[in-house]
Amino acid sequence: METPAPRPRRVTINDIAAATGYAASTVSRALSRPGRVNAETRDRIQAAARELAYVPNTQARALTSGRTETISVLVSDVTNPFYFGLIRGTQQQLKAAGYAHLLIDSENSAELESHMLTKMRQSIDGAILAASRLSDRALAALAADLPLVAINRTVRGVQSVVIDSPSGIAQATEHLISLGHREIVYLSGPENSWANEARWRALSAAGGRHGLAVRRLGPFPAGRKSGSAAADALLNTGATAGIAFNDLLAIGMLTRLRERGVNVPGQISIVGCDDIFGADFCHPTLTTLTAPIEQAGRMAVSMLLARLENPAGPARSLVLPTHLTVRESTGPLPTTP
Amino acid sequence: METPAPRPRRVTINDIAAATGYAASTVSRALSRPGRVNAETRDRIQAAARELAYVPNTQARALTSGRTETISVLVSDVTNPFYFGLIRGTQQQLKAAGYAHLLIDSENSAELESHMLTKMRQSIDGAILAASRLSDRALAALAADLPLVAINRTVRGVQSVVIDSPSGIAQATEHLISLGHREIVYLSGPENSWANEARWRALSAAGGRHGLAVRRLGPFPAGRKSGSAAADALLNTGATAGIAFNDLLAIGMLTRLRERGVNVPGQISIVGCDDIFGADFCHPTLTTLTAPIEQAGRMAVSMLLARLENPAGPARSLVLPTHLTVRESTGPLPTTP
DNA sequence: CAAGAAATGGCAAACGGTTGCCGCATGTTG
DNA sequence: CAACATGCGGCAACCGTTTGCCATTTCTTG
Repeated sequence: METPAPRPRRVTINDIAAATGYAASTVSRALSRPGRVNAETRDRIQAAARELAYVPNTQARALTSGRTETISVLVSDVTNPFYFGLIRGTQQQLKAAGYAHLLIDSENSAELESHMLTKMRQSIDGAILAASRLSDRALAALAADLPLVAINRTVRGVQSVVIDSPSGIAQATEHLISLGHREIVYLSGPENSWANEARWRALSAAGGRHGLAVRRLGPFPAGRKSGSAAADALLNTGATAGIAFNDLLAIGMLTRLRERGVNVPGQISIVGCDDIFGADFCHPTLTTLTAPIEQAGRMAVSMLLARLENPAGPARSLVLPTHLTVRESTGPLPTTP
Repeated sequence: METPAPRPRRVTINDIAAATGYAASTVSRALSRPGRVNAETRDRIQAAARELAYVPNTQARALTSGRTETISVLVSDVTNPFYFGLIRGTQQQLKAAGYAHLLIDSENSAELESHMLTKMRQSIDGAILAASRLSDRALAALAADLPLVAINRTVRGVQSVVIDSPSGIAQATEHLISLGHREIVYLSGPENSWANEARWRALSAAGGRHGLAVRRLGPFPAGRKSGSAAADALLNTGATAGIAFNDLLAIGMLTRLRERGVNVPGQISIVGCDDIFGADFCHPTLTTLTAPIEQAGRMAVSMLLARLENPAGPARSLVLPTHLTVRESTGPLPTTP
């Protein structure tokens, strides 16, 4: 009977040490801080490492050095297409820097979020928190212990990358006004979402500046399914234009409006937020705030890695511009007969 | 001047040992194999662990035990929405089992794929390979060293979960035949994709059975952008129906056909594969093969974890059914005047 | 009641690197 | 040429846990 294959011994620095005649510590140095040893030594050791197909053991390295070369990216819901771009951006940038990418879904729960984070604390060098559900205090406390970048969330002392919704919302409002709309409804997303509040505030402000009526409906869960309820509620108000918390909700609304035989933009105009995958091929195609989300992911990684190299550095905060992308879902005010 | 905060000491089993008066080894046992110690001892130690907010260090654990409680999921392109469902499925199931989810993008490159895998080998307990670009030989060799589950790929000796495209393609073919189509074109995806070959073979076979003309165009990169070229090529053949390698390509084709003023399904019918996010709200909505991809992700995780518990177990292979979801993009053969 | 089995806890050696410190050999400077 | 700095390699401790082995105590069992 065969033995059940005892975990195969992998090549270690000791094997390289034995092969080259140097001490293990010298091998370690030659590999991880080449400047510390003689050039010839370095070459010999590196050659042997290649020869033996040596792969450093990250766990062992992390144990003493404390660095794991792993960053976790937390999203509130992996299935939300908004995060696709973000994940793509972080993935790209992390891979380029040789870091591993640990994906965590916090399921919209603050408890789960902080639980996962404490559990993983020792396995990661830093984290990128997209749409964190944590309170400001909790977030600040966490940031003191773990290098962090928050996406779409600003808290004192916590690095962040935020997308400039206020400016985008203002553009959208002006666009609607220019089309003749005088009453705009905001279809609210989850109440514990920071971005949701920011968008509503921006709309109120823009409405105030232009002296028009703005209202808020909801909250609605940020999914396509909630679109039906949102659409029905919007129709019920008699308003001629709606700005949805995000594209998912907006697309759900479009579907519902089509079902009910309501003409978009003939009878009502709809604006989304984020410009996710699908916004350009839904029907009608969606006017939306285009967020440079992939870039946000890349920037977040850069800021995080910069912080890791220089922990004393300043807590930077970056604001990325949005712009309105006008498509088919917005049009002139219907002429009342 | 403040000291730059030397890495904060975290609570270890030694702290618990000191606090309770037991030896570290006993603490370790009480925590990780509670049956091995006296009930009272276990309770005291676990209470102390809770008290001190002890969090086990996974790196240290991995070093001796060899198990990291981490599974990596490799996809060929994170931005492909096909993977969203898969990632969701694996994420759910892994979290439930207490495993970490390491996401890797192989960028459609076999080299990168195997490079990442060898680099990570010691940091993971197993891997799920979606759309692997590795050769059969390389894959089998890898599987001998690392517990593996391949998605949409069958190789002798490698566990797998595949989606039953042949049956789905057959359904799609019969659907098109029932609508009167006599000539079907396959819009091919990347040549190094196993699923692409499987789909084409299935279509050839189905075509043969029903005595109709099938042709193949391409290969086209599996993205929406390639849809234009694919649509133009399809129109050029004069065929009345096309089955696209995947929904991304199909949606791209719909966009192009609309641009060119071609009526779908009035003049031409389009079928996609996978039923990704967007297939139900593009215009026209897409008839497609609905793949239980999220379930595939969950099953893959289950199979992998089962294998980890019992490495000697058989290399199982699972086939998941597909079904045709008929929407607006397919219709009766246009009546030639 | 003796002998063997089972339960329980401790010791110490790993696991695979990193790093502070030391010593030797060489190079630099006045 | 003495005094000192610098370059380079080795020793050994350490990171936090797991685990094989052993000693003790407590049960079983004939």
